[in-house]
Amino acid sequence: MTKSSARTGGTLAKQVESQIEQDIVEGVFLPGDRLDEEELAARLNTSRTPIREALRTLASIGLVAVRPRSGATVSRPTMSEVIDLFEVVAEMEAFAARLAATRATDAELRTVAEMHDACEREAGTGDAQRYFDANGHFHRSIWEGAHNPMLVEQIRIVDRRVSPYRRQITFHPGRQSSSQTEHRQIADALAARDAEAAAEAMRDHVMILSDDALQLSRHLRL
Amino acid sequence: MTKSSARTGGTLAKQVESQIEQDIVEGVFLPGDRLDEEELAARLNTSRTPIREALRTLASIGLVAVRPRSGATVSRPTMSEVIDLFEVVAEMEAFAARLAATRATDAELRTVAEMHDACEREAGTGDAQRYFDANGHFHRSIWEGAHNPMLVEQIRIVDRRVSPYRRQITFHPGRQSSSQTEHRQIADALAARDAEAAAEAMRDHVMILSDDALQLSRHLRL
DNA sequence: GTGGACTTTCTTGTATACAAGAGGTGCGCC
DNA sequence: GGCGCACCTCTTGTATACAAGAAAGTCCAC
Repeated sequence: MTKSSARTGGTLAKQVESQIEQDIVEGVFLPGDRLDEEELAARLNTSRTPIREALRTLASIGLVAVRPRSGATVSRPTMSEVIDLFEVVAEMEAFAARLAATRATDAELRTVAEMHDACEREAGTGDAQRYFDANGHFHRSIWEGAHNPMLVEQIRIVDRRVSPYRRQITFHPGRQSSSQTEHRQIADALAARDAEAAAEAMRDHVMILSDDALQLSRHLRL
Repeated sequence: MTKSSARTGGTLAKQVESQIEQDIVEGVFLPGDRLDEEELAARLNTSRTPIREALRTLASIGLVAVRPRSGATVSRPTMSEVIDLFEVVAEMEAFAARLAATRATDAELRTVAEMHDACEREAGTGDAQRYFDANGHFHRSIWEGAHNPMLVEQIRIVDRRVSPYRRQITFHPGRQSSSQTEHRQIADALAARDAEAAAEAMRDHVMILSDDALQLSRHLRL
């Protein structure tokens, strides 16, 4: 395991899993890419065993597709499936926002506000990667405010699957500013502890993202 | 693989996975039970390799808990986690009901009605296992009506995790009749294609189930 | 030249061998 | 007699060897 950002803890299989997952979510591996076991084993300095366990695990959360005796690929959902996934994310995040509006501590709401400010700062710089990360932190701070770890776990699973598509749209110029308007509505509703408004704003935000991502995908023939 | 209801298709690992999953969901293995790799391998007539892959996969969807170098157990969520899981199921199923109210075909709604009738028939017989199954079919018919396979996939994941607790309450006398009242509200709202009422009724239904299951669990010192 | 079947190769699926940590047991010491 | 330490065993984690199916390339026939 000489690779760059390899986690050093736990079992090899877990490290491998984290590494591959990161590579998928961050767009190093693209949807449809073949994931050859021996190649990965060589690259990560291990045998096929931990690789296989990692691939199976990633398959079960939908990040990887394995066809028996035909190998694994980064899963490439159909456009219809991406639409469905965004719809699920939208609803779950809306639910998280609704819960956060009533359950989050004042300190947690302050954190949400801070994350929102951080987004605003990054939106100006034009550094898409940093904005993408700040955006992630904003959303996650809301999830945490929902005080439901199981919900967070489920959102993470679905969110990772649409991550490549979210990323794509974030890097599209012009999207950041409109995204910020929507973020503000969410942040304001949460600050006012208006559960329905927060849920509605969050759902709209994710659905708009979805529409844009799909339009872009269609345009790019992805 | 001489075991009774072993699926015969696909790879060994997949068959093993199905078998263990079934045993967990159906209550053959109880939360907290140790899952010894060699023991399972012997019982299912295979080597440890497919067993390990199956356990890892089941761990990633939360049915099994693996502590590094300490083995796997059927995951036993804390009471707080069970509450959270039920909350997630309630929201997702409510969403499914909302979608089904507008998207389901007339034929699909008829199927929902039929499943409801089947529940009513089974409710009288006192055969808890059959009622449990009929209840499952009723819910799944609604999921299908939502026309969102990704949502169904996610619901299944969470639903399986609370399955032992749902089962417990279903087998409790008296619960079936009140459950039927709630089912009727859901079915009626769907028949009327009233999205909000359907969502609300479904959410209430699952939350009542949750409360009862927890009260029972607490009572039984589970 | 093209279609199809065969063969060959390459990858995955499974079994087994080996390494290494966790947990229990027994002994000695206090 | 109780506590602690060391050892030993047993299970898991990893590597490798072997089996078997899938895919691609080739050769032959038409």
